[in-house]
Amino acid sequence: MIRVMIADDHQLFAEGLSQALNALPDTRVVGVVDSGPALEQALNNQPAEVCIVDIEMPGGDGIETISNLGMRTKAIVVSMHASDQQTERAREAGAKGLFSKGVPLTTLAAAIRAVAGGENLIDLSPEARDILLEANLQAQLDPGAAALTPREIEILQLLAVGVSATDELADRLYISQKTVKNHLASVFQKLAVSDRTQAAIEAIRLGLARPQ
Amino acid sequence: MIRVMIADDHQLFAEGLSQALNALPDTRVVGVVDSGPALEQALNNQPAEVCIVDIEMPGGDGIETISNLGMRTKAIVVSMHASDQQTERAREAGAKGLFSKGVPLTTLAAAIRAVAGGENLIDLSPEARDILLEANLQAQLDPGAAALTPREIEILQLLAVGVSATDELADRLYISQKTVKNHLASVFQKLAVSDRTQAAIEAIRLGLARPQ
DNA sequence: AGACCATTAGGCCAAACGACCCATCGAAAT
DNA sequence: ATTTCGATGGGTCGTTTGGCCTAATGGTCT
Repeated sequence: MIRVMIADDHQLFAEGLSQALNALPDTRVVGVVDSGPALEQALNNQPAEVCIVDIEMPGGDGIETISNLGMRTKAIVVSMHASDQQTERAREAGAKGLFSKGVPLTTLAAAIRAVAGGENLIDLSPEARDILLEANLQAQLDPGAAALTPREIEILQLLAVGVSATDELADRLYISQKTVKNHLASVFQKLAVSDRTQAAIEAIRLGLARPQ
Repeated sequence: MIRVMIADDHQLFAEGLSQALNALPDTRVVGVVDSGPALEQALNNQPAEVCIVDIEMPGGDGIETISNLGMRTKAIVVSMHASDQQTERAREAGAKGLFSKGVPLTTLAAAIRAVAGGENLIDLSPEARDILLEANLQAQLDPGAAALTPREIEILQLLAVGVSATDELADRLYISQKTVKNHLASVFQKLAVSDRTQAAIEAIRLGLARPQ
């Protein structure tokens, strides 16, 4: 789970991005602030691996804030209109990446994973950067979730959309109720939960529920 | 449920806003496009009560698109830096509201509700507008959810974060297990579900789970 | 004052659930 | 070839759950 802090004075953008990142299974937004100083303060109270910083913010832009972050938190700069000058300034301040707000969410998410993994995107050629991002498109699921078998994932997907009764699950999967209970038992163990309600919640959190 | 279409060439913003609005219980984003013409086309295939249009988009700005919408769909304009000139142009084109991207999500959500309800925010004085928005801050919950009592909502909130066992719920709420089961029974009836797993899923969908 | 409702709590009971055993089959890995 | 593992199924047992009914209390609204 990558902890992310967002600094952007456009609340609509910040809150929306926060929601979107929280919907991913491997990122969690731990704070949203609207200025550079507020970001520094927030990071003192609540550590985060990566912060997303708008380059254009009132009261001193984000660049000097990034310079002050040091090693604690990697910074990815987002900008309304990315330019070469901005990239240069961001690089000097120590930012690990710079993206226009016009990129898809998947790209930013990939960048967050890459940067959290120690990569520095800002020094790469566009081609090398794109290859690296491509490799990080897939969310890194929790260890527990990764160990789930295909059949167990099927059961979780049904659970997460409200198919909770044993007999219904058995009907949907064309297996006996006993087999459903066996699968559920091993799901409970792998996810460290104790009943199907908690399993359903975990499934939703892991992004296993396909949106209706 | 208010169907919303988003037109904005900044994908990060559009996707984030989409997620955020979908997380609200009474709005549903039915389409995201990145240009004015694409918006007109999308609305032909998929009706929506309200559309959110960025005023600054490449390939002809959003203003003329709004003029073409007619009565079908109410438009709310969002802008990076709201100005009086932009407001005037948006009004002439028939937009029902204009907001800076710096406003909180709750404000935009309130505006969507007001506009969907037939209000025209753009002709109002700032004071009158704020009063109207204030009145629309609360999401209009589903009929079933609206009838939930405070105690029932408390139970649902706990359910949605994984407190699913009767004895745990009783401990957390300082009531007997019997009372917990009574509350659950009436929750099941009001939400038209049959067990706590489905109730938890519904609670999450209704936005009753406070994010941790 | 009376009506209504949220909150609390109890009893009863059938059904469902979860925990703990075990067994078979086939595919994949070694 | 042997092992491993996923998927399938079975049995048993104690616990939990959900349905249904009743009832006391305290607040609010009319």
